[in-house]
Amino acid sequence: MTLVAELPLRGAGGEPVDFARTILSHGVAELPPNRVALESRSLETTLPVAGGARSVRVSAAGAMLRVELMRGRVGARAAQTLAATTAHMFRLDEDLSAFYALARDDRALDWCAGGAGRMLRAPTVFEDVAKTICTTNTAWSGTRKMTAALVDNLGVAAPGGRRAFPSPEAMAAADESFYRDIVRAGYRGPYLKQLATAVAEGTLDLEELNDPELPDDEAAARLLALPGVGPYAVAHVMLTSLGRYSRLVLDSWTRPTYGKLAGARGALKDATIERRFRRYREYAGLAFWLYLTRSWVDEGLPV
DNA sequence: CGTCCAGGTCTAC
DNA sequence: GGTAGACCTGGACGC
Repeated sequence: MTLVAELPLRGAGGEPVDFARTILSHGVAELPPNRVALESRSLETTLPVAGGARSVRVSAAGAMLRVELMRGRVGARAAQTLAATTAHMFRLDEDLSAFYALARDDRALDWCAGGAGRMLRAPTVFEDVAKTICTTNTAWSGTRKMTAALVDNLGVAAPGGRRAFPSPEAMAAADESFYRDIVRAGYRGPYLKQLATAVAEGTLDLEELNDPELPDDEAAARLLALPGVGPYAVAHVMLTSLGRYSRLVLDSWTRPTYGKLAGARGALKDATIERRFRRYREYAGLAFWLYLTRSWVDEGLPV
């Protein structure tokens, strides 16, 4: 395994980054082509490079984020691409120190300041939106099957045989029967194909949703206009992919999970839950998510 | 074997 | 603007 890059494991404000908490930051982070290996404390994934793809293992080595090539070779240019893509996925350009300043005053979330809250994102917004559509109105096993089928059948193969997430062009070129019979996406099939087609044709630019100049409300409106994307999916993409943390992800998992953790007797209204996180302002959705997922990573894991 | 529903969304009132 | 019903799929249940 050859070393591709080592990147400082720090946020843009110098704040710490908890590696394990980042690779397990949300469910979509562990969908193909990603593989989370918590026992070896690493994330394996397959990323596109010019003219192909490469599989890499990402791990924490002291204060650095280590990116290693699993198979094959890379030139300097592809190595640079892999390093940049990894840094993007780990959101190393993000400054979470303002959120940590708020969390330190909250006994329920003061633990976050140790480096939690960095949501692992896909190399593209397109990939995160497509995967999020695959989470709607289905069990998690269904989400896994749909995304695995997309990757296995349409993704570019890397040395070693693993595949990257398919390009919009590849997904646009697949016909309806592929989504129906191979992906088993059901009524989501047309949504996925329409999304991919619009991106491939250039009539839709999802990547510009990362533009910090674009207001949250505008990003939300554009997402909501996409086929198969409703209020849940908007909040989910904004939280996990766009670094826009104001909206709470309210769905059939988060609602009851919050109720249990908060010791509520019956079902709580969404507005009630939202009110309880209002003090976090633009970080309300992130605070809510971290409150729910605190138990996802054992706190005693060795560094 | 029928019903329900899972990290919802869309359409039609 | 708010709310029923339909909607693919495939496990988990109850009968």
